[in-house]
Amino acid sequence: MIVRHLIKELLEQAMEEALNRDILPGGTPTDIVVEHPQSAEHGDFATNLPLKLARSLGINPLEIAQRLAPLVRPDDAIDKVWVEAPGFINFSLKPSWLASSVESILEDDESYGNVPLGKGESVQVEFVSVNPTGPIHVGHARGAVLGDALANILSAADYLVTREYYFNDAGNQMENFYNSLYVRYQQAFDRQVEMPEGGYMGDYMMDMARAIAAEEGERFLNMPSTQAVEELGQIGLGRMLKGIQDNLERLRIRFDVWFKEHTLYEEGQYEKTMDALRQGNHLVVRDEATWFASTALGEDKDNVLIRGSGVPTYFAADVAYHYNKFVERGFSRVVDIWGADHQGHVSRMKAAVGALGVDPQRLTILITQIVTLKSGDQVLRASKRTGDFITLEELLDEVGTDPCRYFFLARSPDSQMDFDLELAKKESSENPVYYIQYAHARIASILNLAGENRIDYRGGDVSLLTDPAELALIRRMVALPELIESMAITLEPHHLPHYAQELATAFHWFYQQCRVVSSTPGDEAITRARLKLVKASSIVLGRCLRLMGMEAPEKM
RNA sequence: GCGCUUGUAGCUCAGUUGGAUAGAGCGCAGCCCUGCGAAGGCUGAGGUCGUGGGUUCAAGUCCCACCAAGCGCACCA
Repeated sequence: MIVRHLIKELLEQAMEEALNRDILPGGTPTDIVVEHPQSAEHGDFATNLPLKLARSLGINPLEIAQRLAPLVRPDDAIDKVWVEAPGFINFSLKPSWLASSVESILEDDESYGNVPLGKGESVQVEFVSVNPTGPIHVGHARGAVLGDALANILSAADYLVTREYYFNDAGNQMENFYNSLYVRYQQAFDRQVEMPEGGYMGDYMMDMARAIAAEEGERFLNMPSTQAVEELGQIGLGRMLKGIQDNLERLRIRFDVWFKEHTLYEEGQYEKTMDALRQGNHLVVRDEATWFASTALGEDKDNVLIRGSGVPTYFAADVAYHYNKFVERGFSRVVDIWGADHQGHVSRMKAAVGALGVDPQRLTILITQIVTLKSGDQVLRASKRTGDFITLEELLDEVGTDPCRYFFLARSPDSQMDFDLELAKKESSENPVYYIQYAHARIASILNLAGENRIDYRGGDVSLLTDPAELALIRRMVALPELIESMAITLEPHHLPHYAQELATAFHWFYQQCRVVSSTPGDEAITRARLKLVKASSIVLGRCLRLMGMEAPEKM
């Protein structure tokens, strides 16, 4: 059980008793908030309940606290309950309970930290979803890392998670891509043809065209251009997707579903969606186009779903896609992760989902803010069109997967971030990534030593763990389930890297203070107890690293 | 012009539902290994939390205005 919940329960019971025994008058019920005090002298947990009640009860908060505190019933986990001005009730954890939690961690092993929050509810996390018209760049990587970590956390919180990548294989930009590729292909055979207006000018297009030319020969030169564009396009699309998959694989990200826009039309989902909107009176025809009447739903303006030409817009496809997510596939919740350039689409997408009869609360759209790439003082602009960008691949070559994941993950997606390549490279030898992994390697090395010395610590007595450094380490470890729960609720994985760092600090401090494998006669018992603690640390730290998608090295 | 996001230490950033002395890493000044990995530990300096109002017993956190930065505001995706 999460200790915070336990304390909340104890307080609820105390309140009830206070009411029943007329120790406190009845008042307006307030939510009981249990928090972690900043300072250790205020205990492990604290509540401001008396301060909140003071007004409605008309009693001095300190007085309320003093009446309430004695009613908190004793518990194995709780050491002391005391009152402090101006009206806090503080709780400290019992050292013996902390020590015994080491056994629970060992017992839970890999599953330590899991919380029964989602109860098997199905959640789809859709992320990256870059159109396969160009390579993945740094900005996409941020959303990729966020989505993946979020999916890991939701799984740990007992949700049934599907990771999904959506890509538009229909539409203008793909046509443009196909045409650009055809031109580059012809140019590879020294034909004098011009790139189309607004074509994809990046070097990768030339590289790909040359590679296809080398593999497939000149057969596309000798067929009608529409056929050549079509066939060449499919080859190009396949190659782009492969490249994206390879890149993501290097970032250690795998998707359960690669969803193609195309299938929405083939399987009638698009038609069904439009019918549903029509039946709900959400469609209007104006200037030959069909609009989503979102103004009626409180939006700033209406949006075109079907152009005058009869061709559906990107928005129409996206609405159909969300119809597919909620209605066809029945996900109970959906999390979309979009880049900052899509932020203006959030409210209309939610409006559209609502118009389809789905509670918009079931859709969460997370926006990752822009990543500005810098090299020293120089700002590097990212633009797929001109081909002037830093790709994910280049980033991984420069800084490696783990630092890349850590840097993106440690920052709240709401704040735009500077990613200085120079700095990231320079810090590679001396940054939090290595600090945390170093702790893990240290742990492994201690456990190895114990193995070499043939120390069997299974019978170790954890009640011997009483040193402040030992208890501080355990305090950090028992906080993991609560953290996972809160991250799963707020959908904010960026707390995890910070927790991992605190945990590593606690371990390093313990290591400094307490000799684990001791050859001094008489130390056998404490050695065994501490080895249990070390093993538990390995479980918790390893869990954190895996949730972040980082390696948990035995050696460095 | 309207909307979304951001503004916290020299730099990069944390700061859950308002709480009791505002935190971390890097950088800077020092100290600690003839025993498990010094890629480590400890101590110190460094802050008008963009500005000004307001709500509250209590505001970095909530509300309003302003300033600054980024991103949106297409029958593009």
